[in-house]
Amino acid sequence: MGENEVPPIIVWFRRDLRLADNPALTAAVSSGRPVIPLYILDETTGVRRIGAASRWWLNKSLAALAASLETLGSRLILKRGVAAEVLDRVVAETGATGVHWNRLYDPGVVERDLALKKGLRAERHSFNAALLTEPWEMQTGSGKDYSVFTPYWRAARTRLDRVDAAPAPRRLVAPAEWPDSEALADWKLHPAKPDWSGGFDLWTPGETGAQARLAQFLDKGVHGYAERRDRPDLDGVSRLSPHLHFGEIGPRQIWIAAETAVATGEAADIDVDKFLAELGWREFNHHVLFHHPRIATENMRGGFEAMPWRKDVKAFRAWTEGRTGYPLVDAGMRELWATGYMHNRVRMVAASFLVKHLLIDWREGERWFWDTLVDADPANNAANWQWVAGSGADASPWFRIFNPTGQAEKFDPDGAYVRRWVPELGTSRYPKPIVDHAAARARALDAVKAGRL
DNA sequence: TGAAATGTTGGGGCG
DNA sequence: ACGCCCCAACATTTC
Repeated sequence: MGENEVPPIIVWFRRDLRLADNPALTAAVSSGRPVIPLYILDETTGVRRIGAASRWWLNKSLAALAASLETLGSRLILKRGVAAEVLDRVVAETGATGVHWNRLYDPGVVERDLALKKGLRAERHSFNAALLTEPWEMQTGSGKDYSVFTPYWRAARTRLDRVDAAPAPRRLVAPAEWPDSEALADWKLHPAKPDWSGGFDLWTPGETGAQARLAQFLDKGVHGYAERRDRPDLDGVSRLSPHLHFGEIGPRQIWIAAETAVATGEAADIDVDKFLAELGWREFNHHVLFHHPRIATENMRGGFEAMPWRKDVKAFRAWTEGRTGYPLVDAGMRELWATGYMHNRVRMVAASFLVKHLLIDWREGERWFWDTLVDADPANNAANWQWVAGSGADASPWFRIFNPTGQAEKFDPDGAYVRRWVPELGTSRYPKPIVDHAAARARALDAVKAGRL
């Protein structure tokens, strides 16, 4: 770096792979200084290794972000390694005097960022891009963190009468010299031998894809959402979850767009309220995980330690492969395998089946979802599994056991969803149920008595 | 963001 | 006309 050159600011992208509503980027750009966009693939101890489906997504999303940055006269620098060390090296190499990033809230990442903040030899600024309300901003009347969704969301909503989101910058000032970047292809995030991602082509990772998905949803999909959201046979949900996880779109942008749709009469109150409540569950999950980081791997309700979970490799395998003999469960698990996604209603049924019908520890299911979901998220995945298992704070009670057949009749009344994913249904090739529903239900209820929960 | 078991009610068939 | 029974349909309780 020459003597008269302005020192750049590093914008460290993490799960905020967007240019609009990105406070870390906006602040760096508005300083007028050169900006070095940086992404670090950090899979060191303490940070959970990204699952296979998410790697597929990340690969595309990084490519999209890099392309967008190039249209603004910039680049995306890619580095692998321990985040603190990589940042130190890039700071030293570029003479950067500042590092900006947007905060994350899951255990492992929180500790890493905290430690890294102390060591870094540049000014650092962190921002909120991921949440409407940060976990520490919300507390109950008695000054504690929330453990029940309804009062949490009621309180959170009242704080949100004014939500802002900055537009994408028009241009980024390039540094005098760019640091070296690794090649994205060398990270081998895309699956090979075999490439199982053929069914993933319904997705368009990246900020543009996320915006298109939101616009399409608010234009058509949200109409009737309150009813249609439970129907896996209809195109009734937003499918924004992977975009949200990677931060290709932020909750503030969704909030503003949804409220605007109501204000202009393009969407009904009841539908948008339901939709935003789903955003509320995401907020709530982050809130709970931040305040109780151990629930990523431990039962939130201690009594569940006594649960007599079964080790049943064959049954678990049948579940993962969609061979349980229960069409709705199998359809869901096959949809997941093929597309990296499963409809929310079906997730509840499939998860409930693993935990209650098969009596297999929710953590085994959580790990499978972590690997196979494109929207796998530390907060949502852990909290939702605990919700289904009944071990969470504001969870579904254990005795609430879905009847997979009844759920199919109710939410896939014509069988269209099930037939799409289980084409051999009705033939001799479709397996017999691996457990009898009534017997499995009785066993699950007994198990709780045994565990005295 | 259940399902099954159990309880209650009320209309209609029938002696 | 009346009581009795049956049994949906709905409501409540229990897991």
